[in-house]
Amino acid sequence: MSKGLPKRSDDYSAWYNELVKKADLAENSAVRGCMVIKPYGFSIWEKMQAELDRMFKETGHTNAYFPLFIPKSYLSREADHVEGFAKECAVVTHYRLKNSADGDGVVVDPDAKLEEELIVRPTSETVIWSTYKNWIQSYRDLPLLINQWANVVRWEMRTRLFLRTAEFLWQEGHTAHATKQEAWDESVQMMHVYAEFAESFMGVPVIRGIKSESERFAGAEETFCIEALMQDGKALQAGTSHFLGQNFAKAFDVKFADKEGKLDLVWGTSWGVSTRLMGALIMAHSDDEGLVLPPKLAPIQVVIVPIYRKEEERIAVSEKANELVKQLRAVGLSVKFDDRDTHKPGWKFAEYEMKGVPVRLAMGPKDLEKGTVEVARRDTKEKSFVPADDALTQYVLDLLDDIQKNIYDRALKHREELTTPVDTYDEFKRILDEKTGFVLAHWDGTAETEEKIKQETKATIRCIPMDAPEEEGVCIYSGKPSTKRVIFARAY
RNA sequence: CGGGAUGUAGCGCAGCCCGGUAGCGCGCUUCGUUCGGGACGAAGAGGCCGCAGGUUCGAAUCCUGUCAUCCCGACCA
Repeated sequence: MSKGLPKRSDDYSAWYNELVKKADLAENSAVRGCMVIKPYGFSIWEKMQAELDRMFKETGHTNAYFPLFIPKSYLSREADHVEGFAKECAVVTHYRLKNSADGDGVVVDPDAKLEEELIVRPTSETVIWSTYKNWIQSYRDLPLLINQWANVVRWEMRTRLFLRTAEFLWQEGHTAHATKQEAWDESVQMMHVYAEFAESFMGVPVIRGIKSESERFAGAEETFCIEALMQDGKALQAGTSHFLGQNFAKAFDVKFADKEGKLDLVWGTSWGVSTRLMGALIMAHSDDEGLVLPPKLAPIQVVIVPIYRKEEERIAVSEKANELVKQLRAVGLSVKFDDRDTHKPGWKFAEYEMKGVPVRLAMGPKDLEKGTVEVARRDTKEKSFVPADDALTQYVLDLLDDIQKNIYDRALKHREELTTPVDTYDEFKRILDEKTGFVLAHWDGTAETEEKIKQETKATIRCIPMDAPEEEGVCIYSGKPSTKRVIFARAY
């Protein structure tokens, strides 16, 4: 591993790209736009998955799996939906290869053309609703609360590791309900689940809100979202939850008999978060020395680095270190004792800082003498010497809690500093250019105004916050009356 | 699909104008000294110079074509 990252202040985007590679999270693959998620990066994703999965199950959902391929005709059943995705779909046209005539490799066998092309899923509403049609007959079959963990493909022109890749991993929840209210409540609930996850586990504060019509999911009647602000002042959509109304039920003819025996269309929702969360996690907390991970998602929470010169010292230090490992693991902490003799302590310090390990314990001969250990926290880089006794476990547990809280507080403070209400279009443009961040402004509610602003400033409406107070005002662009402020920002 | 650039060792690059032994840094291997913040010395290994044609006694270098990648624009979780 070569040393050093570009500085965030010099080139934020280069910093991000290098960090992802140097922290061993992911790299570009042979296939354009697709990434290889490396073991360390995948461990973080697995931690996210485990917690989200637990939250989904706690709210009554169960996992299932639907196919990767979608018959082309399904996609066109819902007009808005196909409109939204058609431009970025990978299409399977053939099912066989054969040896090429010149004996040099293989070619697509033209005789093996599919009668109906298959689309690699960009999302699964269509296959799932075509299946739900068979599963739902009666109100007794509802609600149907299903989630799937899967990969999806959206053929993006420009990609960035984790933030936008042609293939990505996600979960997609798809639920069906007897009443509009129940489906609506479900989609709101899942937005809150996502927000809770982002804030409590990722340590990323988010705004809960509703998307404007033009930012809404194709095929949804309402899209709820959580929006986060990155260190560079750009917004990142971290999760979405859609109230689908009866749109997909209509398209796939999914009806149920209610208690009176009357047939009615079911109400639906869908909701998802993706490996993009990894991007949010990286950009929210990390610094010029590398990744900063929240303890609750760190694959390694505590690393122990031994320091020694002579073999006797190595043995003595290792013995004590192994005791600490046992002691810390006994309370469920994920601990790594890095006893590799091939790297020096200083090298290891730099490496674990790059990888964002929240707590580092360093122990050498001097510590053995004094009965101490050097404790370094990744978030503030503070170091202290602490007695290496039974009380160390509680000390580390408290420290991890403190780190979790501190990085959240820091991110929240940053967002608050970069959230600016404005009342004129000139001020709006000035803030976007000079200060960046979330800009709170009155908007007349029309797609035309939103589009004009987007074209002129590259800022989009991130969301209409759920808790936006009613406030009389005029649209910064058109001057028409408005009742609440919405959040504008330049976004990833 | 428009505009710009780049393909040379695992990675990052120089060499190309002006054709003549393929080089530097990092990493890698071995040995020794080191080890409390990315150690130092010595000795090594590693290349169809993106690919295909052409010019030439001779091409990484000049010409033609081609492929790929990256950056900037339109689209997006």
